[in-house]
Amino acid sequence: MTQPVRVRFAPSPTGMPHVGGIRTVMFNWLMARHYGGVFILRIEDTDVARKVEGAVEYIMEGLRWLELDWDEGPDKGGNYGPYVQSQRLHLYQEAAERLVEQGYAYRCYCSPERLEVMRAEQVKSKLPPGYDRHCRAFSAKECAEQETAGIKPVVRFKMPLEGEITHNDITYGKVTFDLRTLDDFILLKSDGFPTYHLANVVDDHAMAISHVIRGEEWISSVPRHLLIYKALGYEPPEYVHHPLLRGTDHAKLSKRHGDVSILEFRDNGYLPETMFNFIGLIGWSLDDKTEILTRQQFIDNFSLERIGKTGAIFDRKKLEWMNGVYIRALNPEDFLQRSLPFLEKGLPHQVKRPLDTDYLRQILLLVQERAKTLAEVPELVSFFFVEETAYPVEDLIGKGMTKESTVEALGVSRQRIVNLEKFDTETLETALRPLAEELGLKTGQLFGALRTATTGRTATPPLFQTMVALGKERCLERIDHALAKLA
RNA sequence: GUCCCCAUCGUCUAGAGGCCUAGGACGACACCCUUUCAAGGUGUAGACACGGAUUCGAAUUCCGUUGGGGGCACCA
Repeated sequence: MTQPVRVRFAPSPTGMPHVGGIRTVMFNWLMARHYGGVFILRIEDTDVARKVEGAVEYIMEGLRWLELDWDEGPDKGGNYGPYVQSQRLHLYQEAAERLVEQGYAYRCYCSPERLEVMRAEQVKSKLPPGYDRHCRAFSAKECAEQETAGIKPVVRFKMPLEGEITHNDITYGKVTFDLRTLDDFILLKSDGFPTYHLANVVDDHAMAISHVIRGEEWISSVPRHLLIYKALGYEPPEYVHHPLLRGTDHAKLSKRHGDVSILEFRDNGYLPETMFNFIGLIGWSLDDKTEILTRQQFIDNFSLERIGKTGAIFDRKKLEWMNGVYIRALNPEDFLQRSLPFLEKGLPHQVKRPLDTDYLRQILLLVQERAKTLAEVPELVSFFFVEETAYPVEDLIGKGMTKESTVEALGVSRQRIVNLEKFDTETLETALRPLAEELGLKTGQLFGALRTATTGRTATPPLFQTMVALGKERCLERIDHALAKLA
């Protein structure tokens, strides 16, 4: 690497930060951190119509959540600012002006209506769509006429009529384009705002970007960008494209694929370390077996050359598994702290707030290894807080059991429990395990009935630990309730 | 339609001519552990899209076919 690494993420503030974009960020961020370079956040708000209020904040929030920190950006400043394109309009206008003067670009007065008609005809006669260069050869006089008619022109790039251009991509290798297939695209819109193509080139040069790492959807724009660089007399950066993230239908991942915003994953109880690990492993791998990597391992081992070239589907099942891995690895206190917001929100309203963290500390131990997301923690523990009496009676009567044998089992168990001096797992164990044999039941049958009676559920953490956490009184009450239910 | 890209188990991937009777992970299934659910353990099924060519030898190179994706806006 001869020049300092300076990379950027340049989103347009048109919505929520989604996982595809985050993956682009990760490649850029990792590149910067691996080489000790600079990671820049730049806002490309050149489309006034599509701009969404608050989008910049959401993007930043997503990046901060994943600890993908930037060294220069709108909120941070830096020596190459401002980092918001709408604040740099004069730069693009000057560049466009220069290109027109030097004959690399021209003003176009075609109306949107004319362009639409033109396109419709091209489609009808099965011609490749593209601007027909109507205004390309206008004389100064013709231009002046249009101007006096009050028409606001756009500036178009004067595409060479023939020749080819080759781009050497780090992930895709040599890609060659025939210039005859490219049209005179717009550099500057009639409202004075630049298009992506112009703004992107002007800023990447001005901000001394060394590597442009972006999605594959941009690869066919490379010749345009290269040509602008050439016309402007600038040296282009290294372009690196990565394959797209897809939905299960194999199409480019987008909003219609459901929860796709990184903030939604956060709200659905995924850990940031899971998302970092998981997204980092789509289209990039360390070796043939490592699945769980720390942030530092990603940084240490990152290399552009290991970016694959095939599109990848976002596999939610594997994500869920990985989140479980990270949840289990949390120390109990951390698990408590991270679960708390979900519990505050997800536990029934009748549960007293603020929540009793000491009690939580005790019961969370029982569910930590059972949770795949933090969002399911409230459901996992709710029976510790509310009496769940609505369960079906059949749940009390286990395999090979009858109503009578269940009533007996529960009745005798109740007796034994009442007489218990202490109420801990060992005591319960010694009191209840032998009881199964006495009653001629399998332990599973006895414990199953007790489980449903005390929790209202058929799947819970280990019975005795659960009962201890519930406390003797509540266990007895619930057994009584079950008995009443059976009567 | 046209240009560009891609092509290994259902999914994420390892593989850069012999190490491949193709490895790992998720998922699926079975069994073990076990009071249920998890977790854990063991195992099973499961892929080089197809056709040519190059080579002593091809998942790996080349060509074609097919399939998929992306671009072709006064959107990024």
